Amino acid sequence: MDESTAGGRTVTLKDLASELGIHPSTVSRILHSGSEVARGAASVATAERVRELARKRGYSPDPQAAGLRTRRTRLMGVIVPRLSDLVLAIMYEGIDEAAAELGYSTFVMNSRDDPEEQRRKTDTMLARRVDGLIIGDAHLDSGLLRELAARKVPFVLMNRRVPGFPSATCDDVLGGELVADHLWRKGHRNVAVIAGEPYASTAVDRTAGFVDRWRALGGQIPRNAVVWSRFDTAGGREAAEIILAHCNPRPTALFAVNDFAAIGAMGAVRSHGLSVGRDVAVVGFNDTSLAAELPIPLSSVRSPMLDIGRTAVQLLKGVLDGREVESVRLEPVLCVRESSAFGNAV
Amino acid sequence: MDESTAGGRTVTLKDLASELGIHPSTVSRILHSGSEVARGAASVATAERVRELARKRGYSPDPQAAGLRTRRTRLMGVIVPRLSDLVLAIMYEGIDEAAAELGYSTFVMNSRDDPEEQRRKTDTMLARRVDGLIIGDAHLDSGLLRELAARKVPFVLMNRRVPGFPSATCDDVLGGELVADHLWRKGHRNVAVIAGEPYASTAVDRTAGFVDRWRALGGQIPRNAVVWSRFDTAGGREAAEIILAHCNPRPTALFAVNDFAAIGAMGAVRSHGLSVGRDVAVVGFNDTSLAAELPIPLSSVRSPMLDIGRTAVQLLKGVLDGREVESVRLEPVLCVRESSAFGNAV
DNA sequence: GATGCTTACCCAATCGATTGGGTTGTTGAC
DNA sequence: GTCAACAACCCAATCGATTGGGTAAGCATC
Repeated sequence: MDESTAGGRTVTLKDLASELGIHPSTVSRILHSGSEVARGAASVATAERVRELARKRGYSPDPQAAGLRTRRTRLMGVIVPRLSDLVLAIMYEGIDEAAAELGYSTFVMNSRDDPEEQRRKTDTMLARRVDGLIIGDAHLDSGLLRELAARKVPFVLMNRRVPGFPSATCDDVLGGELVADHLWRKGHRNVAVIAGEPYASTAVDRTAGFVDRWRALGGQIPRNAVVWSRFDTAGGREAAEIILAHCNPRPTALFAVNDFAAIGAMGAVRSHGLSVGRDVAVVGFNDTSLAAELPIPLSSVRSPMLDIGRTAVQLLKGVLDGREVESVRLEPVLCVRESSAFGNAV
Repeated sequence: MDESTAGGRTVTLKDLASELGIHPSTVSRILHSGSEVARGAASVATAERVRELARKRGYSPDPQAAGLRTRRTRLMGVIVPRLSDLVLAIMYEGIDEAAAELGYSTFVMNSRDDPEEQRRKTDTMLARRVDGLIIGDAHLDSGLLRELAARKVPFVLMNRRVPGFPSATCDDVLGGELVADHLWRKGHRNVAVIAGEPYASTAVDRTAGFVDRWRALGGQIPRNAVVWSRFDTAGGREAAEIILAHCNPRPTALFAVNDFAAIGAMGAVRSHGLSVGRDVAVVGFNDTSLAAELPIPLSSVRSPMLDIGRTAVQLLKGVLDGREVESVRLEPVLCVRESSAFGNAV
């Protein structure tokens, strides 16, 4: 078995054809078309012989050649801020799986949320002739997306949404609301938000969901209790430092729109001599695998990251097939753990 | 600018050629070869006109077509256990950067450390006609590597090494030794190791480095104080539970060969009513961005993850260029933090 | 026995870039 | 004045798969 690469040379359609004494085009039709075209192109017996030989020789079509002719690469380009962000890495796993199921392969690139890099990476992807793009680093004020749309580049957004373009996201507004409900019910009245980057819909929506619901419940959130920050641990720590230093009265609960920022916030809380959970509740977002395993388990809004990735692929497939697609917003669930389990007397 | 995709059709060599009234092959030579071939192929004036027009039309060569002819795709395939492992994600960032600098693009796939998946993903990559592979999920007992070598597939290993194949890794033995020295000097005499997966050289080397040095220092490590585990947080917690439950006397220090396992271990320590740092020192490996930011900052061996990725690309480039390459082992540094900062009376 | 319809194929162009081998026309040396 | 050398190009095959248009044989129908 697997004589394909053993000898060295890869097997081509022509090899198979000449070995069977038939024309390459016939072989192509047999191997190519599900059965609609195959029927009519060759006899059942021939088809069987071809398939048999293809298997034996380990034939695998050259995607370069096929793509050259068909103008399709069966490649999806994926752009994310950074793959070392666990959230995006998991979404990418979903993409990878779903794409493979559809017979697509994927390219990923990191844009580091830098508009210039976004452009450059997009261009590289298009130069590679990807069939479409999954954009996981969309900025709310992005001009790039409009350009891509104008150039009729097929793409969908993932994780972050931008009005007017199809996207696969978590229902971030709802996620924020869940946290507001939870903290309110626990008796907290002074809260603060570590809000993330203002150009990301995830940050904006989660914050808005939280703040709007909080006010609807009758709570108040002073302006300086919402601090925009980076999404990483250091960013969360810095934001928490600011909050703990300047908010008066000191909040009894912090909502960070991202688990990593929440972990940073926990560090800040601790270095102020306060206890996470007891003195200050902390809630994160995404429920990454770390949250439950931290020394002090972190309450977090679980977002279906894997499904978001998978859904993005389905959406893009829809676009590629020329269908009209609708944005999908997947539902999050709040997981309460020790970091916000205790009540707070009003 | 950028009229390339505006109209819709992509520009080809032939377009440029006919617009200038010269032959496509001339255009190709001008645009293609650095200047050695270009000189002799066309006059300086023509070359300039061609380059000018190419820029104006936004010409970008079709990699499908070029690859079909040259049999090279300028694609590197990367296989990792999982990209949601922060360590691999960062190495991949290094790969991505270095590959881009060399004009290569990269495919990544997750094998989940499953031998069958490793095979499948490798095949998919080769079917895509990648020029070479960077393998980040090598198992010490892997037959796949020998097969690939026999089939003359160009590849290098990353992160994990296997004797006989070129690899870019951290000097994991040294890393383990650094930890042994550190804990010994702090006065610990009862220690345990959360050792990771026995099929990964990272786990084996770090553990061996630690244990051998420990014994060389005069210390003892009972057999049941080395617990093999998964690399993730839950795996680390489980291993620590076993150690805390069964080791007698209870160790005063834990060395986990991976930060995530260390975080899990910290959780286990805490749920046994013990204090990390005071009662039980914990040291991790890789110094991921989280380590320093944890509520109790984690001591960790910093491995040059980004450089490991970059080095892997350089090695693979060497192999692709037909050079003989030597494995590279990059030096780690120990970062001591609160989780192991306190001494322990003997 | 001419026509029409299948069945089971074959032919050749095509996708876009690359490359080994020409073919001109000009210049310089002797 | 001739020949060689060179500059500046052009030609055409090639990579491997795809696909619109054949065509020949066989059979049935009228």
